[in-house]
Amino acid sequence: MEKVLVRELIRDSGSYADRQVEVSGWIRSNRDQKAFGFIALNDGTHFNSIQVVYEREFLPNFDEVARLGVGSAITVQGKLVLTPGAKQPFEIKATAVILEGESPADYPIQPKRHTREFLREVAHLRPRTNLFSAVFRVRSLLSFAVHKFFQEKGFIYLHSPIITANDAEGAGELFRVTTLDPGNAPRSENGEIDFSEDFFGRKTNLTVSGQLEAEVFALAFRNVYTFGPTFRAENSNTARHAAEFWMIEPEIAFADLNDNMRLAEEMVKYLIRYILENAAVEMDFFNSFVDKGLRERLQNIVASEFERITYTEAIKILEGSREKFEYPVAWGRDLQTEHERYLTEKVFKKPVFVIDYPKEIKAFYMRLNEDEKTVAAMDLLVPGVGEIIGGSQREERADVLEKRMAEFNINLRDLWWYLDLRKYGGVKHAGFGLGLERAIMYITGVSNIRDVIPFPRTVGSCEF
RNA sequence: UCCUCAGUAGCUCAAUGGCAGAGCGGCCGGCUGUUAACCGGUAGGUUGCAGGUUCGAGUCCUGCCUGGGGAGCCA
Repeated sequence: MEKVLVRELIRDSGSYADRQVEVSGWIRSNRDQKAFGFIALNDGTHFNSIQVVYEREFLPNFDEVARLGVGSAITVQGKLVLTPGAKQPFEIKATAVILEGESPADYPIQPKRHTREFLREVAHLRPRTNLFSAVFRVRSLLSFAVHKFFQEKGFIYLHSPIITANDAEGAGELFRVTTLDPGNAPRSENGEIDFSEDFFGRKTNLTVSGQLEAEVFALAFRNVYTFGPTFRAENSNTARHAAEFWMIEPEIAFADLNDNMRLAEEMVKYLIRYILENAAVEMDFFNSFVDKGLRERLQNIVASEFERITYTEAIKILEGSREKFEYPVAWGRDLQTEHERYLTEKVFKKPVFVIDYPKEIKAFYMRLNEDEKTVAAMDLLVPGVGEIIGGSQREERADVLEKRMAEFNINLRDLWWYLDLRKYGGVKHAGFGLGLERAIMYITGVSNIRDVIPFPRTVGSCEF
């Protein structure tokens, strides 16, 4: 008998019609009557489950099968029958049902609505629910689409290091990496822990960004991207932050901020289009049960020209609006979430690049503009979420960069290799960072980052 | 870290300071085509933890724990 995946049956049910097949999977629901019953079977290869019909007349173990609970694993042999007019397009009339692994009555996932909070507590079982089946399918597809986009453009994929000694970027609190015994660490004369005795002979931490290393590769391969895990030890408990998350960081050489924005806009549209086309069933689910306006909003983004305004223009718009903001608007202050959302949702009603921020509120590596007050930074704001991408043209002039590092109290010696990039064949270059989880949240409408990461790591929580 | 809300059966939730309840799920039974099936019956509780007020606390007070939402910071 032919072993088949549910995905193949759903995509090509016509050619399987009236044939004997064998499928294996987990029971989503089981309803029995006196002489027959129905099982919704999901084998993980497709978002949808298929219906298995079993009849007392043909199954010697009918009573045993009728008692099988949700979550049980079974193998079904039987004939695929098309059922036009019924709720499901086809079903399998079972001639044999073999129990692979039982699931007792205390199985926590029931065929009913559970809260997200409860499902997080059973993160090892939640992939078997509709919502998380859809989320993690999209996460997988989106990851592939990221590679597809950049590889088609000839970008080199760089594995930036996960353990690093960089702590100069100021992107957030660091996770220390050490093999020293915390209770008995070697100490120097002044009583501080002596990291020269540590595994790497110096202080090291988990990376907060692969950007600096990406710049190294951009100045060798021209166009590169990183795509990997990053870590922030911030004590922030929100629906949008995790201690471990994935970032996509392209870096392009012989390119300025405009090239950077063009790349970001093209990438965002590509990723959304890819998911709309390749995860249509999952997107139907999100559009129906998670966020009713989702598909329309995404389609609008794909079709729209992203707006581009300067920070200074943004401040003028905000100052001229009659909206009451909780936080004051003034040139030199960073834009708050409420300001960003007002700009993208109320004023422009589409994605907006805000560029040329005051140098004081942005990172040291961003290129100083001619006015010497602003830097060539860009944030992409989108309706519904706010900031989704942050990037900049990098400072390629060694003297300006050194001056900026001094202003930020960054030790030149720690980043000697970063400065070398400006000394030897330095060219203008730019890049940006996109949080994978933020992108998944935006595309699926799922509003908590803990629900788009398989096993989320947040403050005080590292189960599984 | 700050503000705020919540914690009662396996799950989702009720219960005016006065007998601890329902739906779903489980179990038992019924039903000849179900779709989160339906109908009948049944079991299931240290009300997050520790104190306090009261004749009496799920309910009021204090502290702690856990979780949600918001803010800051950011991706």
